[in-house]
Amino acid sequence: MNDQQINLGCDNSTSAGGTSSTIASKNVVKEKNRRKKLADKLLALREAVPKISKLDKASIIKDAIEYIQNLQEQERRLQAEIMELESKRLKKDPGFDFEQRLPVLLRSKRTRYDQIYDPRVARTTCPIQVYELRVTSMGEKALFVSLTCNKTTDTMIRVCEVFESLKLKIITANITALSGMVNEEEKEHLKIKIERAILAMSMSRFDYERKHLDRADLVSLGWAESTAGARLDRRA
Amino acid sequence: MNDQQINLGCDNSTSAGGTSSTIASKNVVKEKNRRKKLADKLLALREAVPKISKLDKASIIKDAIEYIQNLQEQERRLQAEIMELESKRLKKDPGFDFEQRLPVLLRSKRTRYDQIYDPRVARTTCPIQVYELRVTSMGEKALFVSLTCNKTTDTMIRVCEVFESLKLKIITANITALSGMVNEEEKEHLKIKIERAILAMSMSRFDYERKHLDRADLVSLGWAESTAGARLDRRA
DNA sequence: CTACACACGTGAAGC
DNA sequence: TGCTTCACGTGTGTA
Repeated sequence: MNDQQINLGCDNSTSAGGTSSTIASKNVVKEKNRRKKLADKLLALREAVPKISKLDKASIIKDAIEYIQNLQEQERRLQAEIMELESKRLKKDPGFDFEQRLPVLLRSKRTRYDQIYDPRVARTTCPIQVYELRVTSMGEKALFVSLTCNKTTDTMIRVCEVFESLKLKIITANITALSGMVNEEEKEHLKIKIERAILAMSMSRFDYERKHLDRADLVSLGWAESTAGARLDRRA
Repeated sequence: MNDQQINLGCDNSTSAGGTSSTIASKNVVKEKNRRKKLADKLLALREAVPKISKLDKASIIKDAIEYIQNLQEQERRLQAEIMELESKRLKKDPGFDFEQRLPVLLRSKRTRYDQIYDPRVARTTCPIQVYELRVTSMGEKALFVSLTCNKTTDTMIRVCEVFESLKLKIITANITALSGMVNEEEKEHLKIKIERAILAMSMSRFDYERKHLDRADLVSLGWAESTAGARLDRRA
């Protein structure tokens, strides 16, 4: 972090070896270091800007400003283009779009993280409808949060902001987007069947007792059924 | 050598040592203007950068550098995303391409899916300890199964076998492995805080009413905290 | 020689 | 109180 360019060794104390000169010399070297540091910063700024008109001190800052404005403008253009492309994709096949958009959702989550600290990002997003919220403590140092809601824009961001405000680190965040739903008269029946089957599988092989959860690795498995398109299912 | 700036002003009005009255004052005001201009540039730079940590002179440049680097990185990501979106748009087959766009972490999930149908997988595995099992019906055609258990070998396989026996197709399956755990005395407190924060965020922006879940896209978000390794955490 | 840009040492102002 | 940051006037070098 700190680039400590200590300009020691300048034992030029031979001149004016008075009383106040020692104090002044300390201030002198401090100021010199400060100027050096600022000059280095400015040099780094010049290095970060590809287009440099002049090596002038003021020109460096001017070019940096123009470059920043260009980058901001281009960022807006690119995001608009992405929005347009995504909306085009959505219109093509609205039934299957959710799986195609899953990677996009994950990727845009990363990019939009950078925008969090950008105050100019408009928060005029749709409200989030929370259908289910579950917070489970796993052992001593981990929490598992399962949140099911409708997918609007910046849903991940807004949720992550909540966690960030709580000083919690995110280990992994899995997003699953669903569109197809199970049949109405089957769903309650399926719930019971799945619960029974899993528990039977689990309990038939060992005594169902909770052991020390602290050292154990945990697996959280999300799963859903749909007739729309099960592309991960090789039985299709 | 060029001491004209001091000694040239012999034709000065006031004596004042006769050295530097007119010419030196011109230089003084020039230098002052130069400093003013540079300070204004730096002020404009600070205005162009959204995130400002301190109003410090050096901090302005430092923040500008970081901001520029963030913008450059984000520009690269956005362009990559556009490239992918356009290439996907050219392909008219949206069936299987989405797996190529998955992150590596998610793609490895697919390889494990391939192992499901590998009959050579040994069945001499440790028993699965189910810590939590939850089956939720979402709308008409989808179920959401959340299973938390210890991670042994072939856990995914055995769970998927259960679903296979029930003639259910898997849309997506997310695995999250945790090792670090939260502190014992904090976990209950954190549960309440997270629940409150998320609900507050959600309810402050809309009336908390359940609408038609069938057409809505759903997002399931898994999240956990750990001090061991926060790979997705950019604040590290 | 002018013009310009920079670094220097120093005093002042704000925590 | 000391410490930091800043602006000032000035000397020096370069185009």
